[in-house]
Amino acid sequence: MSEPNDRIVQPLIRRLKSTAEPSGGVIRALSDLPFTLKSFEAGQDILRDGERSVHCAAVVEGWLCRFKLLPGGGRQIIAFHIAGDMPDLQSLHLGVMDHSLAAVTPCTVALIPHEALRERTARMPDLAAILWRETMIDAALFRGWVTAMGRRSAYGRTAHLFCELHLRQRAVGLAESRLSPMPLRQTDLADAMGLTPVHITRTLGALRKAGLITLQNRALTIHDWDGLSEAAEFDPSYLHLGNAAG
Amino acid sequence: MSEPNDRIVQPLIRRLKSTAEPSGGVIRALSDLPFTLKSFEAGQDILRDGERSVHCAAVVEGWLCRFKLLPGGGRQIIAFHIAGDMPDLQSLHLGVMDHSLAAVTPCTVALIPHEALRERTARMPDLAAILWRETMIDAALFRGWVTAMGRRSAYGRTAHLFCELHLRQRAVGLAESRLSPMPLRQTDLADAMGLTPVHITRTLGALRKAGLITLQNRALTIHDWDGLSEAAEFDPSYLHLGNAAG
DNA sequence: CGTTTTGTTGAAGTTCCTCAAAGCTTGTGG
DNA sequence: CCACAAGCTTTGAGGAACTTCAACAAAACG
Repeated sequence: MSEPNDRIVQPLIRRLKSTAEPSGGVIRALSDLPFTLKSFEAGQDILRDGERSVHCAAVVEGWLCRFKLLPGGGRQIIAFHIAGDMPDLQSLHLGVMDHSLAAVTPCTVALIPHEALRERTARMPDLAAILWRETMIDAALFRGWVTAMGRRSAYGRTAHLFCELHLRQRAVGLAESRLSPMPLRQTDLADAMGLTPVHITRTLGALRKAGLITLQNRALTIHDWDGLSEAAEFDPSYLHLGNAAG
Repeated sequence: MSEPNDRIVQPLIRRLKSTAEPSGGVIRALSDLPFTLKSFEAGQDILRDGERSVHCAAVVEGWLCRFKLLPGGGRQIIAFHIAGDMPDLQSLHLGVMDHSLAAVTPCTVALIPHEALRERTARMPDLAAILWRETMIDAALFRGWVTAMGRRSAYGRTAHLFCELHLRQRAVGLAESRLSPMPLRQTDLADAMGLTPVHITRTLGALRKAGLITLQNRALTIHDWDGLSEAAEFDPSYLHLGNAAG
């Protein structure tokens, strides 16, 4: 169990264990998957809208985001991804990318050939089911974001994002109970929340003044989890984590 | 090929053919799926947030929507569904609903037991792949909605919704070239777009004045498709249709 | 240590919301 | 077929939330 690959595969396995109960066979199949490692610098594009991909990425380290660019120049970030996530798993069944994938921080990903995934999932329905489920959770997060964008104020929406990112990191052991990494620029937050950077500044100020959080040194400190989730009207069930305790 | 079941299964098969190329075996497997028919009145809840489902619905006739309710009383519609769609296919791998499903118009759905779907998809990787793909397209629509909510004005956002619903209906033969059913109340539109009904009235007025559309008698007439998709900054590729012509 | 990027603040403008009233449809019972 | 009720849509006026522009402050980087 501690081959050289371990450092690479462990985050993915932790992630799957946080939302489901992968059997020994599934874990073995995952560990045996071929991959090539690749690193990216902060800001670098990994996969662009319109491209066809021949592998799926599993995040080993760092943060990634997915986004869409509008003709008018707008950018909408639709998801953030951390170690253990597979940000473009959908490309296994959707030939063409309908959005882009980029590095938020310096990051390392394992690229797993579609061919290998297709072959294994065809032979192992259990493996297919757990990866399918993973893509469904991805979709569940989008539903949460649609709701946040449509029916929450800047204040509640931002609180909601922090709740989500904190719990997701906790679930895979990347955050402490009230402190989590948050290496996002205010322009990233703005593009994720459908706001302007200026308004993000003001909103973060309001959240700080309310005694809920502070955001500094690329880390989020949560001073009042209950207050934060109340402000966010946060219900963690959409994350589909086994144990969604704060 | 024209058994009594045909009326029920045809919409689903048309839908799958509009986005992929199901083999004869897959089509046969779909036609052999057990189901029970159920009808609902407009406004009726079909499946509620938090419930566990033991079947998946395939829409035979009518319109459905999925939505989330907020503690504060807000409602966010996250998707509309028409004949051929499987609005809760995700429940196959996500035990608990993270949103609700309701009838927008009087409608009929075929309820297919999870058990049957699980057994067939485990035996037929092709079937699994095509249904998996279907759930990925569902997710792609959510990405489109996140982007619309975050980075488009009320005007562009509403135009975008009409583009999407028109193309989706055309793809399965439910709309003519410039005319499609649109049985939505302004409160439905408002809850879908994250706006108020009052502002929907004004936005529809603006779209009408611009000569792009008219919405009456529960039908949408598109007077200027190019103008509408320009206003929407619409790019149909996210629908992942085989042929995305307007 | 200067340069570039990122974050903060203020003032003015726009978009969308709220409240409130009136007009229009749709459906129902007489 | 009409009368009435209920629900849906429209319109106006005033207000709140968020944006834009612009200047400045503070980090981060080489």
